[in-house]
Amino acid sequence: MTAQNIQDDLSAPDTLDLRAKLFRGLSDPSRLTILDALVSDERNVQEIVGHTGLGQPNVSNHLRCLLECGLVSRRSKGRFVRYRLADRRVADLIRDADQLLASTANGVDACQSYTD
Amino acid sequence: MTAQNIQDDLSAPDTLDLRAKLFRGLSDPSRLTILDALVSDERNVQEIVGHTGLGQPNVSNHLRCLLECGLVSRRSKGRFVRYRLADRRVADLIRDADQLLASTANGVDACQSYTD
DNA sequence: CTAACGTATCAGTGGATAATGATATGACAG
DNA sequence: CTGTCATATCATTATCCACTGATACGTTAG
Repeated sequence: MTAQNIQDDLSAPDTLDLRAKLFRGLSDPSRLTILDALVSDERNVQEIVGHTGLGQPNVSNHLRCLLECGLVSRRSKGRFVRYRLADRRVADLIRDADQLLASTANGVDACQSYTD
Repeated sequence: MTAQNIQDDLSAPDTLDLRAKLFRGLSDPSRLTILDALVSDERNVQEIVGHTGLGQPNVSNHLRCLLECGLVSRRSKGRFVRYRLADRRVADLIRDADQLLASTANGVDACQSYTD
């Protein structure tokens, strides 16, 4: 096992699984729509529902996932619960992805592996 | 429609689906293992199989997805087919994710939404 | 030409999950 | 206290996808 073997660092099950989970959180159009709604403003669930056109239980479920994963944070305000991005880097990561897409969008679009 | 409203740019259905697809390509531990194997070197399928412990058809299938999505490129060399990352930014994106994980790993790890 | 090897494709299977409708929990108004 | 509203949870369903084994394709060696 030489140091140049990448597996030493990167193939540790924990790291790989964490990365997969993070990307998975970002791999759903519904969740990306929700995150987009939160990039500019803090919003409550109803606003997100109206903004995205998704069902309320569906939005709540996605928000729970995003909250558990630390991608969004929330605070109660009366009967409302207001959500916002937990970290600037969440938006940064999405923006970096967009930059990559600017080069490879053709390929990604043509990819037949996922029906989304 | 003010310029500061990010949704103007980002919520276009096409953009959302592309982003979801890109992240989806990165959301699988097997594909992340394959990409890790390709960060340092160009490798053929057998080497990747040996490196990852995945089955050969499984690797080929993932490579097809990654190739279609423009995340890896390939060139034939005799009977072998050598794969490499298509763009430096693929590795960059993964590294950015790791930086975010350094802050939110606890949350991601605790996220119960995905059983991976 | 034929055998051996590397890679890609195909069909089948099991497990995971996104969406929905119904319902529970919790907070405020009157 | 009671009704109403905002949010969260539950159970169900339908779909999707990662993996496996068998096999096809293509190339090189002898």
